[in-house]
Amino acid sequence: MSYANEMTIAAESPAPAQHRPERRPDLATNLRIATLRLSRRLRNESSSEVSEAQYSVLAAVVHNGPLTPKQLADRERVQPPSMTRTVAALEDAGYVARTPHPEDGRQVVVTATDAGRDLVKEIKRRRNAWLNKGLARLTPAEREVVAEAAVILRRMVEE
Amino acid sequence: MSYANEMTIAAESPAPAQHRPERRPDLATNLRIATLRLSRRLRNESSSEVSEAQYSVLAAVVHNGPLTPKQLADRERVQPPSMTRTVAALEDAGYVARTPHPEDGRQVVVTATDAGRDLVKEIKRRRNAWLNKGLARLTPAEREVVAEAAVILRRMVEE
DNA sequence: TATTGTTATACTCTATAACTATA
DNA sequence: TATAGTTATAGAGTATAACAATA
Repeated sequence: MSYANEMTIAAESPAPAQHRPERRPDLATNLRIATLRLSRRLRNESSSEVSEAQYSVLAAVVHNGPLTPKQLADRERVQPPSMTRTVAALEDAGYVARTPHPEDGRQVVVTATDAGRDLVKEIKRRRNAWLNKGLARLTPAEREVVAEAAVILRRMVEE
Repeated sequence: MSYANEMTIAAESPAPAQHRPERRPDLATNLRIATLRLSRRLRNESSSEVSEAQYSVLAAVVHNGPLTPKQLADRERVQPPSMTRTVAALEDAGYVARTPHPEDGRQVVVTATDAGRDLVKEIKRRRNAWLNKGLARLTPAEREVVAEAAVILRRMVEE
């Protein structure tokens, strides 16, 4: 997928001088375009052993400890049958293990295996490496601006 | 500056104090997390009449004028049969029109309809509005940092 | 022959509905 | 009855292979 052309038409072309005090396309437009492009590249060009849906679930289990399919479905905002399938795929691949819940016989506990933890680490390494290639082309001052913004944005989207 | 640091799992959580001089997770890690979360929210919470794949194709046609399915497939990095399907869905919905190429009988020209142009405009408006809700909670200084970073990042991922 | 586009078919991820087991 | 999870089935989006039309 390409999100190469998401800006408003006015913002897109250097534009017929409007009666606006700003020459720079507005913040939301720039941020929207930069974010969607960057995420697409991150997903596509740091390709991996598992799909994005599977990676997201695996990373949740690795970072937040054992979780039940119900908790994972809520967190990922998918329906339970979708999570059954995703967890089954991760289990088949050896990245998670499913065990009975110790107290509630209805529930299942999904735990990351060593292979699962290693894979998450490796995918993050790959993605950061890809990002760093682009960041290396910026000036130190630009990198500092981006670094500060990344902290602000990460806080802004915190769940 | 944290640019050169390697990301670790510890960098992701508040983390057991390590023997590291930096407290802030490195730039690539923050940027990766902020970008992936923000893009997921943008897609999910600014939902629309068309899928993301369809929107991307429609926006390309709206912004870059009539394009052939081949050009669209290359741009979106999908195979021709996938583009046939996406264009057919957009045509059925009335957002694009398919006409014969004036010079090359093998080709087809995909043009946006008025409804297609309106939809792109509306979806962009919705997404910017959603983003602005989050941005409104930042301080003016933070917004300025994010604004500068958005320009830098947009240039960094330019294709 | 090479290129553009389509049709046929299959796989993945998502969903809803219906079912089982347990609380 | 309510909850957790699964199975059955279907729709969208992707792919490869094979085909038709045109250059």
